[in-house]
Amino acid sequence: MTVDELAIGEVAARTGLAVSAVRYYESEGLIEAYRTGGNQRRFPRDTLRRIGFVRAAQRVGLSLDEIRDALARLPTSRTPTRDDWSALAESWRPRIDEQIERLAKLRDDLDSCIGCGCLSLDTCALYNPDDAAASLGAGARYLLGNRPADAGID
Amino acid sequence: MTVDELAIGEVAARTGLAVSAVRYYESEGLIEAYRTGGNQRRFPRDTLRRIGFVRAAQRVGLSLDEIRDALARLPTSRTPTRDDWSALAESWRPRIDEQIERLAKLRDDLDSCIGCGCLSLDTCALYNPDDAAASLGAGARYLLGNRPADAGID
DNA sequence: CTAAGATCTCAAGTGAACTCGAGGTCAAGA
DNA sequence: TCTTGACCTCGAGTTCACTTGAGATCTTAG
Repeated sequence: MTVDELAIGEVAARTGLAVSAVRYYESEGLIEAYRTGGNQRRFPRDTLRRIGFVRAAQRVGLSLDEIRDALARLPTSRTPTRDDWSALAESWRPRIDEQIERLAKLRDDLDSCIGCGCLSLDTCALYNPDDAAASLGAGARYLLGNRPADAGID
Repeated sequence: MTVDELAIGEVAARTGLAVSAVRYYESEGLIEAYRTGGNQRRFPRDTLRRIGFVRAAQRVGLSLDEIRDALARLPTSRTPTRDDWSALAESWRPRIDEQIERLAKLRDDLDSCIGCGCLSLDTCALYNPDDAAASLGAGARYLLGNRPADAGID
């Protein structure tokens, strides 16, 4: 096995992912592999970078779907350059800012609630967030700010 | 039906929850109901406040398990006062601060990565977060910072 | 009294991001 | 050659926070 092809265990070891996760990423189209004669996966070296990007993007709060879309914008004709990756990552900026703002507002609301002792449910900003978002349908909803709206209470 | 007992639809309407969610909260021990002769749920008025607390706590990132534990610390002998609720909510402070810090660090890492054009994977702080956390076992893991650690990447 | 709407239970489904297990194959060192 | 460890597929399981549906019962306005 040359330095340019990595077996799945190696990819796993070097990225910190579980082997099962690497297979999952491949099945989701986030990375690609070719096969040996014995049907084993061999990953191009650039896979490590792609996975690194995926993990970083997840930290920003992107779903794998979104990440796949982002990766699809990389040039396919040539090997992506540093600048290509940077451009992608740069688009996260506003997203992070937004998340921080949301949390800061939450903290402010909390401060004023504690300070004034209100927690009165009808006026409390903490209990009645205005960053309304319609229901997201079935299933769990997780990331901060992705939760369904609370209506007025009491 | 007096003003002191609310049917499930009313609780749902006034909290913004779906009726199914109210049942779910009851099944999870977050709220309690007594039953009419016809086996229908009737909720004490204070349920609205409890649900308000639950929703607020969720916004801070607590799981329903954690919220149940928090609610269990409310006095049971007397009706919880404003101060009781405030004390609970105040414990969220550090949690929010921590989340903001984590995001701020992410943003800083991003800034320096873009600035220096590194994204070199072996040194990049963005791709190699140091806020390691061991695997969380099976199932989805969501909230920012609850993700499994990345190991060093190339 | 009756029809319509609210509510009941219980099991199963949802979505995301994976993991686990069984049963079998491949590759590399001794 | 043999054996051990890495790898394969495919289906099912996991977590969380719910929703959906079916089939039955309750409540209440008219």
